[in-house]
Amino acid sequence: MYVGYVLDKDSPVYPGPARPASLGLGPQAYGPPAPPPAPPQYPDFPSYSHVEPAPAPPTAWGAPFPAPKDDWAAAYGPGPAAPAASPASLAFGPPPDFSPVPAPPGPGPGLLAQPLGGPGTPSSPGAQRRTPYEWMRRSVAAGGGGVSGKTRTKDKYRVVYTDHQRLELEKEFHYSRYITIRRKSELAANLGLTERQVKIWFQNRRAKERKVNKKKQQQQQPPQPPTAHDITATPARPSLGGLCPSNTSLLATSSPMPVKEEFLP
DNA sequence: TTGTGTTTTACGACCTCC
DNA sequence: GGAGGTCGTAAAACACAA
Repeated sequence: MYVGYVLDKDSPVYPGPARPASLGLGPQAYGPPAPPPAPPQYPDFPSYSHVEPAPAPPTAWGAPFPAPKDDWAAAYGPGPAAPAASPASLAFGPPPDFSPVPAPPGPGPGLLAQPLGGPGTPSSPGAQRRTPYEWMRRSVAAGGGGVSGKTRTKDKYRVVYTDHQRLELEKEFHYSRYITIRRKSELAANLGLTERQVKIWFQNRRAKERKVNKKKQQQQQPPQPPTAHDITATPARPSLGGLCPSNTSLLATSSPMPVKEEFLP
């Protein structure tokens, strides 16, 4: 929500291509190539400050995140082992299948040139609203008894992603509406989420975007009976191999975001 | 505070593609 | 058959007005 709030704002939070060719999601790398002590790049997102936070706990992403849901059955308790994200994997170099987007003039390192965001530093409005790790406590507590996490079919309904997780997901989404398997794995590992969670997040995010676009369309046009054009806005079969026709419509509408070549028609 | 509306996770049903 | 897509929906989390 809050990340979306930032990204949905008219002001180009991510000027130019949302993502340089070199893929890295480090907050610092996002936006124009800014000299080191740059002003906050998220003016509307105060606590997602550019300023690097206090030293992170050594467990990087491990501790603050709930157990990957795939593991919930067993894990709610100690929480996940830190995602197997070696520094190397965190480096997040551009995957081989990841180059089509023309790099904006100049951005330096990839967006994830460094381990995802001051690990364990929930820098976001959420962090303002409550203590940085409160979301975690709440999530755990929500399990009633606070011992084991639960899924909807069990006891726990849902977790609330940290603002940083959402921000990184949003970045990825702005780069491409459809995430590749490879990127999904990387993102999941680096955000302490499961691939399933990442996949579902993208599904929900696309749904949200469709909803927003629909709303916009309705506002722009006087009430009219739905046309075939409206329907085509949603791809019947945007399979990974099918290269997402919706990307073209998205591009045609309002999205300034570059779309991977592999997704273009 | 509380009531209400919106947003965010998560799932199931169903479909298509490989 | 499995994976991933949309669509619809549930319910927690949240924002905000009264």
